[in-house]
Amino acid sequence: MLTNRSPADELRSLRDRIVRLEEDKKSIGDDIKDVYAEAKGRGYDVKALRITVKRQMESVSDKRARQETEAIAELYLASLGMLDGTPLGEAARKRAAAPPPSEPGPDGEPEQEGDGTAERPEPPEPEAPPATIGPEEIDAARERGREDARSGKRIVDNPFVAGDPRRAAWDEGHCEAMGSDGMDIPPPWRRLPKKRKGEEPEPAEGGEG
Amino acid sequence: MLTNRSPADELRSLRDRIVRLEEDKKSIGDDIKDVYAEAKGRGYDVKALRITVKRQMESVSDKRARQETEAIAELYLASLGMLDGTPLGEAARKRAAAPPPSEPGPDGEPEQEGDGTAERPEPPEPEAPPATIGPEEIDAARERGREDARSGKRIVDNPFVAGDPRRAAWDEGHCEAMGSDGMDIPPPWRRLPKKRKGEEPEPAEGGEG
Amino acid sequence: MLTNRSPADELRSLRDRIVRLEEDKKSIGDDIKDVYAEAKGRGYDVKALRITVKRQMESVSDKRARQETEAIAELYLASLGMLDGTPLGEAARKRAAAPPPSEPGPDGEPEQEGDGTAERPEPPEPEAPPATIGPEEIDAARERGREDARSGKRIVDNPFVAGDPRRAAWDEGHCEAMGSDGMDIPPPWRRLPKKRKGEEPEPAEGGEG
Amino acid sequence: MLTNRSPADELRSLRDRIVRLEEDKKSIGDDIKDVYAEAKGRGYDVKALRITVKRQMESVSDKRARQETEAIAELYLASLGMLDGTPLGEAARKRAAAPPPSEPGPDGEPEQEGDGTAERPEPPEPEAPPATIGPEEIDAARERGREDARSGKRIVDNPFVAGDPRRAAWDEGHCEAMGSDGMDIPPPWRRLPKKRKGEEPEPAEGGEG
DNA sequence: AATGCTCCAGCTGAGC
DNA sequence: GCTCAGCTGGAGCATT
Repeated sequence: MLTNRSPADELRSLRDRIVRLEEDKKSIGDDIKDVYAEAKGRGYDVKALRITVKRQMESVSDKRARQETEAIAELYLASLGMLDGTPLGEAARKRAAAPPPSEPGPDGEPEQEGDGTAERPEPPEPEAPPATIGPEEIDAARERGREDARSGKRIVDNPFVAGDPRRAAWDEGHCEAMGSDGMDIPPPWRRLPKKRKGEEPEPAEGGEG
Repeated sequence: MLTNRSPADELRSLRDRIVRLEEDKKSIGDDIKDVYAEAKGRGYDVKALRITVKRQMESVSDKRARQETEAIAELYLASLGMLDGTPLGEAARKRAAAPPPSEPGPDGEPEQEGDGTAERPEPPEPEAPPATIGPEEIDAARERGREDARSGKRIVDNPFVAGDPRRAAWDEGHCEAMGSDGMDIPPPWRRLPKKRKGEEPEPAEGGEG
Repeated sequence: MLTNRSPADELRSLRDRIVRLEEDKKSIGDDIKDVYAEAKGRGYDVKALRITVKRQMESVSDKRARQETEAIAELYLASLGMLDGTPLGEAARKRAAAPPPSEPGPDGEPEQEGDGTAERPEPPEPEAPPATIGPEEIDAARERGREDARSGKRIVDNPFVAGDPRRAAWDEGHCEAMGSDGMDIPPPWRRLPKKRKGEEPEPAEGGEG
Repeated sequence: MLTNRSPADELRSLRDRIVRLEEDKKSIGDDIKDVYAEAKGRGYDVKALRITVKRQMESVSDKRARQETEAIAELYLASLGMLDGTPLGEAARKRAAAPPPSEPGPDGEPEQEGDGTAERPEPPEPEAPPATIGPEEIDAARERGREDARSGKRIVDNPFVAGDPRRAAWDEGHCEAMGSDGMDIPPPWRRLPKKRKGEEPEPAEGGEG
């Protein structure tokens, strides 16, 4: 009889199957370690490489959840004045400009940044930078962000271009004002209810020509 | 005699001291959990709140290390075409434009983005967006990034403004070309040797007041 | 108005409360580390000390669950011939001798080892050890354990005294036979369904004074 | 040229190799999970099964280290009165009876319990249990352990047989006295300096067949 | 509400 | 001696 005929045999079989699998797993783990060591030896930053691996292995729902969390965290950091000179990313900026997307995109036409550009009746006319930018200009930009927020200007219309250190300060001011306007928490600060999970990892590699 | 007179007593004392401390620690852990639960109940995103807490508790060296890793990871992601529409942050852009900063700024004049702006003889004259931006325009922007990189244009001179979806694609093309130029790994892709550690956490809260 | 009047203020307050608590928690963690370091410096084994701390902090239900798991693990190890010369502990021996206790003791009269002693009509008359005990004697003891199990002898009646290396071998033989008797898993090999939890940690220190 | 000719290609290759390996590793992890689930479905205790797997995968040095830690922990627990009715195991008993073994056994004749039995001029003549064993008898046994320790009796000569609840109490008294004798920590309470490591996992399965 | 999984930090051991 | 990587244990999160 081929099946395990007694619990003692069965237990031994279970143990041995697991032990074998664990050995295989450990072997692969060692291989991974080797690849990282090789990368390190060639001058790559292992920590950054790990990030690319993790991103590559994300499912689409994982990616969406991560991006949403990052966007909210940026809004929180901005309102707390903790941006450290890094302006809001586009995802956070768009989230702040509108209520959180009700759904990932009803008809498969989600997140088209082109819309935002198209809607603007006229480009915000970026500011010409002054001769020098010091702490006073930074603070002025933050204050101006507060005022612009109160006057209804949207956060996507930050007047300072990428690369201008005042851009982050204006964002901070705007987000702070956004969180101070009313008694209730702004909708972009809330997480969307839930997402289904279990999707398979990224099928295709995005952007590879 | 007041001191522990025997190993048995001493052992009991050690055990009890640790048990007491562990109980205190657990109590505080429960308090923390309560605060997060309260935050969640009020509608905040707990994961994002955790990020603000972690940032606030970072020491300056922690922050520097994190920012460096993030910058390198963005360069890697860009060269792999994994930016997902998010352009390079300023830190990554500046890192890519120049060899990694030799030191945190020898004379207290670090990281002044104004320099970059001042050096530019003329602003890159941002592109006027076409009527619609579709996949073809994105691919064209990526290809243009490659060409611009080969023609010596620096990555800080991305011609597309923040908010334009072609901005990320141009970055990807530029970074891909940067990694394809020579046989050797580009200096911005390498981690700086080391940093001293053990500094105290952020003393003052940035940007408040 | 004393309450947080805006989400921005509230968010800052939440962050700061958590940061403060985290700092306290870290401080206590450092104290604990110091005590362990002190213990190590005085010659104690830190790992063993950790075990005493963990035991001391167990709730009664934790302890019961741990002891049950350990007992079952010993039975598994015995049936697999992995005892390494360590005989079954009393808990495992009693578990193997009877179906798992239906309940922790309905009328507060649990786990009385005296019963076992009282039931035995006559003590098992410990074996006089031979002049030398070698591998043959060990194997003989294991085989005898198998036979004794098949002839209905209970595992609490191991004929070899504590300290005799054949004691573990007899246990192994007995457990192996117990697991080979029928097609079904022996009741002592199963975990009890469930236990209520949430009880407070050990109130009094057992056996002191 | 077949080798990676540019850092960008090389980086992509490294990432993909790791991703592939991680997928394999995850797949095996899922298989392991399945086996445990199967075991659980058949009535086995998963936690106990995990212990058998871990034991099976231990190298000999791992096993030695674990046994030493367990022995020391038992001595600590005994001296603190935390044995909970479980007498010392043989390893702890032998460790307490003699200074820690200077080496794993110089001539390949280590740890032979038979020696201990052979050395004893006369067996300790196990105690005949009284009619009933209650808390008073337990306390008396503990006190007797203290006295026996002070009168030079060794811990391997516990007068109570396995299965007698007074056996653990006597051990506790003896260990407590051992830790109270002098100002210095008893040698069995100390961990041995170090062991060489890197040995391969258990080559053969002990006791099978 | 309880359980199982995943992630993360803290600790341990090696290596320059 | 200090740094660093591996790892174990615990905590958080999602799920049923």
